[in-house]
Amino acid sequence: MPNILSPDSNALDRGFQALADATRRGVIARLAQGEASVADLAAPYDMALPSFLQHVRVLEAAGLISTVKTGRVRTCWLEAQRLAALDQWIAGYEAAWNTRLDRLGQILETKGDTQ
Amino acid sequence: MPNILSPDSNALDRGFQALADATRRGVIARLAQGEASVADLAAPYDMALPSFLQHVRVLEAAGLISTVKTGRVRTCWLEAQRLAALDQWIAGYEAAWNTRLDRLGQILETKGDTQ
DNA sequence: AAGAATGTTAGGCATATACCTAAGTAACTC
DNA sequence: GAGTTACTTAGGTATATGCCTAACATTCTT
Repeated sequence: MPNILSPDSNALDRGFQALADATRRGVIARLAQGEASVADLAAPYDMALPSFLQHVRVLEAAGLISTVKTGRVRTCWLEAQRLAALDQWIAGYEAAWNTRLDRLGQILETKGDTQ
Repeated sequence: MPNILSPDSNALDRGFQALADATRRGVIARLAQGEASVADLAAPYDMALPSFLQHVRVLEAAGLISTVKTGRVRTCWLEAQRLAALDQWIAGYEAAWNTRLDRLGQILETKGDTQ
């Protein structure tokens, strides 16, 4: 039973997939500074707007950003908790591995003492 | 000039792309427990071995794992530092966003004081 | 040496991704 | 109300991804 704290496999798929593109990472970097319109976000990129919009949609489908359209402008902002969920997935295995290395370190140290 | 500590864009592309698949995340989870052969890693999956091997190669190309073939067995292990690099990319923007929120919180608080 | 175990290569198929241009639609601005 | 702005939809192309089967190579076991 997946919930907001432990994303299901599809959420991780979409989240990491969304981060696997420089344009989309750029958007995230920009939104970390504060909300922005689609046009603002698109400005730095030499890309047709429909192509850019697709990136915005991928980010939104992944839950990494949210958007609202007001008048003719669509405003976008970061959903940091989803970013945090991805972060935590990675950190969990990093931690497991480091714990293993620590334990290995201890074993080697102990053996060293007895030599 | 990209280096091992600050992965270039392609490294991030490949890294996050590699994590965007449940099978590959499963491999990472398994390798966090310790090294394993390709056959060991493949065992839980209902997938033809060549298909599975491709996942192993994607992980290796992303630098998330390393492998060595000894006799007829290819042994795989986790490269935690690459995992850490991805972790840190995310954590950086999460932090930027949270700092912003903190500042916003302070502003709201300050305004509250003067009301 | 024969057979089993462990990959690996080659080739093919279906779907997804990343881009494009052209042609809308809706909301401001004058 | 005519033009401009800010998206949006539709449709198309090229490449990448994830899977498969069949066949091959190498190494270990007996």
